[in-house]
Amino acid sequence: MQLDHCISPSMMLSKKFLSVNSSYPHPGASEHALHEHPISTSDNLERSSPLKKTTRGMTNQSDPDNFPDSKEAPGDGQRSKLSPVLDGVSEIRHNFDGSAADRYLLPQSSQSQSSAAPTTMFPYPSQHGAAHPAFSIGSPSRYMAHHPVITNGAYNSLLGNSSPGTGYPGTGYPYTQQYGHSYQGAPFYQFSTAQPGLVPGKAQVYLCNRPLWLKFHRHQTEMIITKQGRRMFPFLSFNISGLDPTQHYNIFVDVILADPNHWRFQGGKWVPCGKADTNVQGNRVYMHPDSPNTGAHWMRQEISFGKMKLTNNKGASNNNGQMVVLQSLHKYQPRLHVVEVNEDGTEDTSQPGRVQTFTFPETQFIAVTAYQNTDITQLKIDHNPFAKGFRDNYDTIYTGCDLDRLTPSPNDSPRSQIVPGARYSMASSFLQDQFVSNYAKSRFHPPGSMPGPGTDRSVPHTNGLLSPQQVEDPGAPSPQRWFVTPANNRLDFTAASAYDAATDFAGNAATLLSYAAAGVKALPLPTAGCAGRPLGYYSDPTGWGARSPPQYCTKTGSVLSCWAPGTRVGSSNPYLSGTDDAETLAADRSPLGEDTKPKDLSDTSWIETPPSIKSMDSSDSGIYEQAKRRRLSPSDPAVSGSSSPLKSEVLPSRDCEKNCAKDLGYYGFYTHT
DNA sequence: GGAGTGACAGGAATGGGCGCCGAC
DNA sequence: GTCGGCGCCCATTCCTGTCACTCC
Repeated sequence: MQLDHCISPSMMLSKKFLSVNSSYPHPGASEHALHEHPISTSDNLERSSPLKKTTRGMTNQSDPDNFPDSKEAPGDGQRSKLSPVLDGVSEIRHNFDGSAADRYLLPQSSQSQSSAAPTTMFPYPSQHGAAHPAFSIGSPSRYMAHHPVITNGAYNSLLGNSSPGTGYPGTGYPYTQQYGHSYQGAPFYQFSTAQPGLVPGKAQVYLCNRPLWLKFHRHQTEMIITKQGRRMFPFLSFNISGLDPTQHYNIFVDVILADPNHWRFQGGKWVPCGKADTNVQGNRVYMHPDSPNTGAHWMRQEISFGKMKLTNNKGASNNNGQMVVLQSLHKYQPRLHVVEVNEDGTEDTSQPGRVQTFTFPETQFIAVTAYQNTDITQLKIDHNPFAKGFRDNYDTIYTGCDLDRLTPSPNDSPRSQIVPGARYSMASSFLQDQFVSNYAKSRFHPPGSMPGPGTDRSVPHTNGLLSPQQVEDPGAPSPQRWFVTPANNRLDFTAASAYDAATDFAGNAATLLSYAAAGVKALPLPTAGCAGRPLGYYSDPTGWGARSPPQYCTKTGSVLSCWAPGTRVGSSNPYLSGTDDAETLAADRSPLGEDTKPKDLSDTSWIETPPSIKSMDSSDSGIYEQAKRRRLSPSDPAVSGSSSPLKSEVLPSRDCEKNCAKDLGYYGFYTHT
């Protein structure tokens, strides 16, 4: 979805056009919306994952992967790049439903605001909104008040409202969500379209590792905050389009309170417990280290915030630009801001609509000093490469018993319930998923059909990330085989919405890609960037300026249909076909035409390959490594079991390709073809 | 009792030092 | 013989979750 309208600050301030319902997603409504969509409630992993796990309160499971970022952390100096002139500047605040919009295009007729909105909808359009009070603050935190939403300000007047139905005070918490499910939907659209005089926005933003975020979001994402600062995981990573390639922009993230509550983890769930402390001092803004930079720069690669750190040290903001000061047990909502600036980095307030804000509901999280939900802990361990040391032994732990176990068995030893690692006996499989989505095979292949234990498992996941040359010649050495290549990223939108089956893989791919961009500074290719839209980049060597057209989606009832100009509208869409059979999906998607075949990216004009690109091999080098730490009791069948079903779930190269295609297919949803 | 803190161990990335090899 | 490229080794640094302890 695109930015629909632009509202003058005065108008936004005076009209409080954000209705209660619009700015305050009704929990029930959002819940419904989420459940209505296969993504949120019918995750294949949760339904069929063989993983066993016990938690204090939840028993969901998930799986993809991610990796850290590479951008240099911004220093205070970078912050200083921002001129303190945004106050009063017309801003475009783009609200959007990240959960839905990225999956289907709401028919114009179905949206009250659609009458004024462009029909073109992108996964993550910018939000239309009033100026944030944050933007009236001087550098480095002039963009953000300590509690922008709660504190008084123009923004609050727009977003704030008292909604009896929401249960939240009228201070305005537009991002309030029920953890684990629910997204704001209509409110944002209404917000952006109901106002006359709004002008179309410019930018579209994609949350690159959204599947991973969703996985965490289902359990209510928790982010550790420490005195010295802790990186986010998943970290924020975006792809942006629609910017003026020659114009300069500052891009930064701020973190605001998502609701007015203080939260506590009780009985296995997060429950509100008192009021949030709104009087917290400290930096809430993280300026992307590349800021300011041209639109071309921002659009050509993934914009990662992997080095952003969260801390509860209120003094950290004074000397560390990487730090975002938060309070434990408070729920926060990160937001992405795109601010048009002059070439020298100063902002020009003479023109309206130079600030765009993007919010992704699934990135909401609760700050904690220690993980509360073991599901979150396990997800972190499973997906964060830095936590590799906490992953369990894939080969020895996994057992057939666990394979079919979706929920903790009464026979689970207390130990296994206490020790997170014991709950996920297939941690290593996640590692595989991280790179090749092997998990798909484990779920869709009958045990008997799986390759034998002796199969070389390295082939599949390697292939899944082969460079173009390697795709042709797997034997060819490549220090960059880590990268997801155009071939892998090629997308068939007709199957792109196979979220239920693909979300895991997509998450892996997205994570992988995100890490590529994060861990490898200036990842050379969009391939390595957000998997959300690689195809368009690759297919067109002319660069961002000739980006492929966006994908369009429509939703009829519960059926999602996505396509891109020039591509087939598919019957292979799992939603359309009503199947989540991975094989079918893969088969449907496998005959990707030459038109989607990647070209040699080395020629693309937008590619800037830094010499320091590191191989990501290291990331997958431990896929099958033996865990050194065990958390299973000796009596655990997982330990005694000699044969692991998963162990033999080796993906042949062919299968891998299918799965990869599947992953990519999902991401294709975000991409332009 | 719950939240916060710091030490700890494990994995991985990074960079410097060193040796080997081939070209000039 | 010199130089540059390359690969390997190792120390350092960073990041992670865990755990014991302290604080309120």
